[in-house]
Amino acid sequence: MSDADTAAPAQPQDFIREIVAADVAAGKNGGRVVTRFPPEPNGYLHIGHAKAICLDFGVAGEFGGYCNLRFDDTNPVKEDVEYVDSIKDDVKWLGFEWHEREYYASDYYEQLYGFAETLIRKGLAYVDSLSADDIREHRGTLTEPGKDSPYRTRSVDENLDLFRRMRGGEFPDGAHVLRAKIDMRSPNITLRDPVLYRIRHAEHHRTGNAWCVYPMYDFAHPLSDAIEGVTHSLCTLEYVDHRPLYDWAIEHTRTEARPRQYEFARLNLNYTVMSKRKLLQLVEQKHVNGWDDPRMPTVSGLRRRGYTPESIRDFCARVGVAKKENVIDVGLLEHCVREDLNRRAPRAMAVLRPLKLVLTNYPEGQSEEFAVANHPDNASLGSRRVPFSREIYIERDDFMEDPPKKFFRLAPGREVRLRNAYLVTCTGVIKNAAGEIVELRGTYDPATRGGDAPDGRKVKATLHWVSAANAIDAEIRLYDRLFTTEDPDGSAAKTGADFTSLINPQSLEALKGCKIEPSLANAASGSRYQFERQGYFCADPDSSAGKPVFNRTVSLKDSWAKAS
RNA sequence: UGGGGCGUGGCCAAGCGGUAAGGCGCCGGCCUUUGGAGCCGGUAUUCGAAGGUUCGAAUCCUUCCGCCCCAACCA
Repeated sequence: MSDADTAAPAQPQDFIREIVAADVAAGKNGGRVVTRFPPEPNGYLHIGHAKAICLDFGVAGEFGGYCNLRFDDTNPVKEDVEYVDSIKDDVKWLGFEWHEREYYASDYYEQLYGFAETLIRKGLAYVDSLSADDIREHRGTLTEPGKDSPYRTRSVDENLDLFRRMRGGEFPDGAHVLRAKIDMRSPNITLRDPVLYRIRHAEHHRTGNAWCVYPMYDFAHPLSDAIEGVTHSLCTLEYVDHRPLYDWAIEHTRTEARPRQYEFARLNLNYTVMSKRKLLQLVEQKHVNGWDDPRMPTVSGLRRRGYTPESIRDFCARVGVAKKENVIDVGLLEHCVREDLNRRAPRAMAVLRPLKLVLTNYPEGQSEEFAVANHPDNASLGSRRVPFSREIYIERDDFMEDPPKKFFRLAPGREVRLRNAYLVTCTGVIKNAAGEIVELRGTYDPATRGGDAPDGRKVKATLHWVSAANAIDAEIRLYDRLFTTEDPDGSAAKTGADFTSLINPQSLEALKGCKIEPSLANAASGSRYQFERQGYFCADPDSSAGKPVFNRTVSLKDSWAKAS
């Protein structure tokens, strides 16, 4: 086998990595690779950001470069330190390190301001005193060219004077704006004299009241990249039209650094929404319990739900990087956690909807313990003691009085296995006055201790169970997709309804009085388990001493549920 | 009726002129003290459409069709 054969990349190749590899091979930027992840601190990170993070940090890492964490904090009225803190937590949790490379566009305000004056001196920027409405009107439309502002021909001196006075706080919000002088008739609307600076008498979360003029994204972003020596500035497709402006800003202010912008398609997931505006609305209108509600597609929501950073990174790798608009099936995300947790999560038993089974031939007052492996395929996860006694809880769904042909579980007269315990046979069904099943009677076969029948007899089902005398009560929260429709954005737009009307009323079902095995009594918040035959669960921070709360991350695949 | 991006199986996605990778899903089978996991096999005569170039086209050319983005002093 040649070296090339063994050097298969763990990370799939994509057009971005191809470009970077070619640049490195050609010796561009001295072979250096610097990327950046540039969130605006105006909301929490979501799974779409995770894709960008994996790309930005991934590419940098693979080529021996750096990825800067840069907060694009140029709009003080929308931003907040709460968001910068959460963003840092989330990036770290996802497993990425920016070391000391934590930057803020606001750190560059002075330099950026200087670049703006440079532009003015070159006659490439001017102060416009049109109102916002008038600017919009002068901009033209998609099919009609724009018109020059009457202020477009102001002299350099007048522009400089006005701009300095803007900075000095002489004017109210909206009185003037600094604009690039490019081309009001450009077919690319982005180039119709874009606004570079606006007046905002607002307190900034980092610079306080030091400034009252703030740069726009199209000005701050390319120049921040240049200042930091970024080589490859990766962003999403909606910025393709902005690339000429990105290049323009750098060409006319800086010449040393020459970052290039490349665009890829953002991640979309079905059965959820991804826009920050909509996620904010869900939080503010209390449709969910905060940004980290386990139903949210936010990184913090997925974390609380029980997703692992590994599974999210794996998901991002599998989804790929391309330029085609895409809608990824949330089933792939679920597959990724299942695969990860199947390998790592210790097993335990929990009964979600308990039904008592009394083993009439098991001596009253007697009890015993079984040593049970914590993982069927990984002995290094150890084992634990699980108590057993005369009365146990089984899952209500695991019993049917009149079972259909393909139902293999417990039924009157039928023998099944209690996992790691005994073979038991149902001998009686006890109902209340309303005819509802309230309890089962059965017998166990003492010769089958551990769950094996010495005579080789087979049973068609194995049930999970919890000893009634030792069971701990728990709350278990089951989650379903947040929306009833695959494309809440599109469906809502079509009918004119608000997307919140499509929220799945069953997206959260909190089960109280679940019975869990005693080893789970003090599960640490954030610890993950597979509850056998049911799914993966994660202890929620709402847990308190003796009152555990679990979130279902994802159910196990269930071919019986699918068939029935 | 302007400019830009994109069209490969249900969802993603390789492919870069030599005769359709892979993953998810789905369908079978084996195995199983989780109807889980694991293992094995199947799942596009065809690449938005139509022409053209070529011995040969998903890949090149032409035209057409469809979807998405852009008219914030948001990012």
